[in-house]
Amino acid sequence: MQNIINHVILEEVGHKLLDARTRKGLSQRALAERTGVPQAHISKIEQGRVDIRLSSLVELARALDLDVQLLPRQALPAVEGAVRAVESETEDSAESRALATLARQERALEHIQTNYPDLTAVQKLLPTIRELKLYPYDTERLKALERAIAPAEQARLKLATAGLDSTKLGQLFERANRNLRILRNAHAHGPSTAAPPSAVPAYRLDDGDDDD
Amino acid sequence: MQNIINHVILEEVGHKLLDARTRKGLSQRALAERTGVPQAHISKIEQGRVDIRLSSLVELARALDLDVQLLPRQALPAVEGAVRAVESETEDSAESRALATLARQERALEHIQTNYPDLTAVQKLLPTIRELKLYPYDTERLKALERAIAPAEQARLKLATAGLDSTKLGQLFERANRNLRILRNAHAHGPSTAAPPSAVPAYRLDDGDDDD
DNA sequence: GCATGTGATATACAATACCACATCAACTCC
DNA sequence: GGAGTTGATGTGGTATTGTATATCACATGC
Repeated sequence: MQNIINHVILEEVGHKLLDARTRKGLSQRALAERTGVPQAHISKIEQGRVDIRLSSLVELARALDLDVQLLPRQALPAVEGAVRAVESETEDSAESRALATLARQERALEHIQTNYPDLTAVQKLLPTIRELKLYPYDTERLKALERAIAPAEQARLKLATAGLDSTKLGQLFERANRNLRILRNAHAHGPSTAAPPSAVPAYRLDDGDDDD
Repeated sequence: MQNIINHVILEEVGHKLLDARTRKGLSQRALAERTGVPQAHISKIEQGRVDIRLSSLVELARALDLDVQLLPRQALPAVEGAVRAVESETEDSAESRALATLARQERALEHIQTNYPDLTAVQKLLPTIRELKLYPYDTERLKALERAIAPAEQARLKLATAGLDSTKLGQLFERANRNLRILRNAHAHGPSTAAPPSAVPAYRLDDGDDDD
């Protein structure tokens, strides 16, 4: 933490972690639960205010599907190319990934519907999901979809491990439904103008009107 | 440092640093001088006994021509491939790299010869260097050459920055000469059996006979 | 209005990295 | 045998992380 160079590096790492976390639709507290690292500390790390220890970095990285690597400087350009290639490769299959996400969620919802028959949120969300399977997806729209569907994904994942009370469940699905209807309207209105996502937490996405 | 997984990672990182250091023919004290990290601490780091901080890791990595990267897990196989590709690419040019190293050393020795005319070590080393330029080099032999010539490289680099007394200089060149003559004999005897280097410090390389 | 979730921030305390310095055994070279 | 190098280890002290906990401002939902 002494010199400036390190400070820059720490900020860079913090920003990468922040980016990866928001991409997964996790709050600092949610990540704290998974990793055991206190939320307050995550805040400091993401701001680059602490000279993080390797074990903490690895722990956070693992939870965010990242990996810490020690690579020869000589290979850095090639490595960057490889990373870009993988990312663009997934870009090519944005369509299939979007459909996979939607199908996964659909299955989960159908399963939940049998266990919680009186959950109206599921009955409202399912048609939205099915309609969204009909639209095309590029990278931007895939990102928007992932952000919008994040609450439902959270519910799905939490349901797989720990229990979750039905009211909480309903809230998450309702939020996802609101988000997804905005997306659907965007699909219907301007086929080429996907709403810019602009990294914001999930709870901020639902500030729109719904001309159903 | 709490759990076992981290301990494994720390050991892995330590081993990588150790490997990179020995490849460059540096002692822990030499690396300590360059980085400002105490030798005792480097020892602990290489053994994986400390949960190193990111700034320390970056500092050591920089001195060893390494770089710390935070990469998506998804891209890891491609990254490994890229690193291997770069390394094998340099493998293709092992010949030219070996010749470049030898030529660099030859120029330095000629320059030193004018400044220190009574340094017999240089007069003995120069012919060996020139003879070694006549042999073919693959990756293994390049590595062996780099290890063997390390003392002379150290002398060359130190001479460029700080001064170095001539006796010290002579010792380094003598050691390099001994190492290189072993190499030359290996070239002459078995054209395809390069002696396995097996990461050992430079001062351990010269345990052979010299049928000059 | 009130409860809840978000991230940022502050404090006290325990754990430990890190530093400076010294020492040590093993080894090589003279 | 003696000198020098290398890496490992120890001790004392300092600096900082990391933990636990609480709080704040803001936005959202009921």
